Amino acid sequence: MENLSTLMGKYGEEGDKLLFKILNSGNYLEGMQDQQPGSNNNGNPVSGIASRIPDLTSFTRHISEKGLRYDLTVPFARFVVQHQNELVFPFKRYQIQPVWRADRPQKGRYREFFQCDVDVIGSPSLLYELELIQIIDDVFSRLGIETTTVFNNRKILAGIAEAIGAPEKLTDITVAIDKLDKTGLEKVCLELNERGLSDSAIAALQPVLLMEGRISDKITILEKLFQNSETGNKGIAELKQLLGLIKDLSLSNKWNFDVRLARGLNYYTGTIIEVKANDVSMGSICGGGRYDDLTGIFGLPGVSGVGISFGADRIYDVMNELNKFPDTILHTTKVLFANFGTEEEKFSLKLLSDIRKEGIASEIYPDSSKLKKQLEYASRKQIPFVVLIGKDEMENGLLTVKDLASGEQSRMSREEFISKLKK
RNA sequence: GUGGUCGUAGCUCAGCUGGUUAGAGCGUCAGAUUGUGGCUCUGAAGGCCGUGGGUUCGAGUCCCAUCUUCCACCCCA
Repeated sequence: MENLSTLMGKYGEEGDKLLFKILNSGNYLEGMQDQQPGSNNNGNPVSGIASRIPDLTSFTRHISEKGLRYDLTVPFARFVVQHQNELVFPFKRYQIQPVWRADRPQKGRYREFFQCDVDVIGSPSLLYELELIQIIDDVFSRLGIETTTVFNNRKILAGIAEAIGAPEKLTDITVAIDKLDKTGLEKVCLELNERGLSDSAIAALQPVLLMEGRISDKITILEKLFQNSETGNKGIAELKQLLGLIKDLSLSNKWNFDVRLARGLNYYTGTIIEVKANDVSMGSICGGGRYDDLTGIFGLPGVSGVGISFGADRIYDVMNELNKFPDTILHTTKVLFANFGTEEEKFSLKLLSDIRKEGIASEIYPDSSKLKKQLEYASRKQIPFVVLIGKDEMENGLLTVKDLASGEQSRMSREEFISKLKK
């Protein structure tokens, strides 16, 4: 949970709408009855409780001051500022926690989901971008998911807007060109027009929209475009440096540079990264980028950070779809002690505790149900051994051990059984 | 936020242009087998047909509202 003031305005226009707001505690409507009936933002009269409030925006602010975290990066920046005197910079941290978005759930989209964040704050060095890229590659290699990582740089996007004479239209341009592979060139140009971009600016944008092929070719086109754009050239320089570093890594997953990658979170200022799983229709399963001045908003200017976030739930969905979870994940218990009654239970519990001390996962059936039922339980849970201890076994001290895979049953001493399990 | 969609047994679903007692498979429970799982057979339990209203002699079925599910867009993990 965070103060809404911490969260608002950090995620773009859409982001604010997607924040879950929490109602204040206590009698937050106190004093409201004296308010005059009013109107909403459009000047239309409003009724009900809202009519007692001068305007709805201030009403919302009045009843809700806290919200659920939308991501882990912004609260992290807040944390870094609050603890700036105790931290050693560059400060690294990872964090795995749920975040919430007030969105309509659908495939691969949840109202509550876990993010796994890795961030380094306090250095502008591109070496950290490189390390994060290595982490991404390592994580997905180990999980057995084939991915494609796409990079871009916000400075390049800003440079494009600058170069075509519409620097204030940066967001509109990025949102539109992001749709290029979905809707096609014509519709994108139409949308740009609707968003108030001049015909000449759209014409100047054409080479970027039509960009294809090798990275070096793309860079050449951009360099030509950026002749008078300082920001754009800085972006190109960063990109080149990063690409130079990546080339020596020999990553096992695919990667590419794509000017169409936009990313809506508006705190990004440099490198932006997005990872998608190949052969699965799912949104991005990991994303991130560099934010030069996120801490500045909270009172610590001039500190650059870079971070990525893995979407745990989507990664789970992808692994499920691709059958990447090993079957052995279901094999938990090695030994089940059948339960024949109170006396036998006591006897078994001692043994159970001894076997657990040997590091062998084991359990006892919770009540003295029919043996048929207990064996069925073991069978369905794929427990390999069931130990049967009844009157006979208690008297002669030997255990009856049933091997569920073969169905064979034999008597052995406690020590024999343990060494059998440890093989 | 916009558009669409779904809701019937624990689960997956069938139920025709409204018509008597709402079905199947799986699962659960009991038995065949009183200390022996998987396979088989026999039987049983289990339903305010999402909720509220309406039309009708009669509603799981038609109409309205509402909630929920899932999907697409927007956007994103």
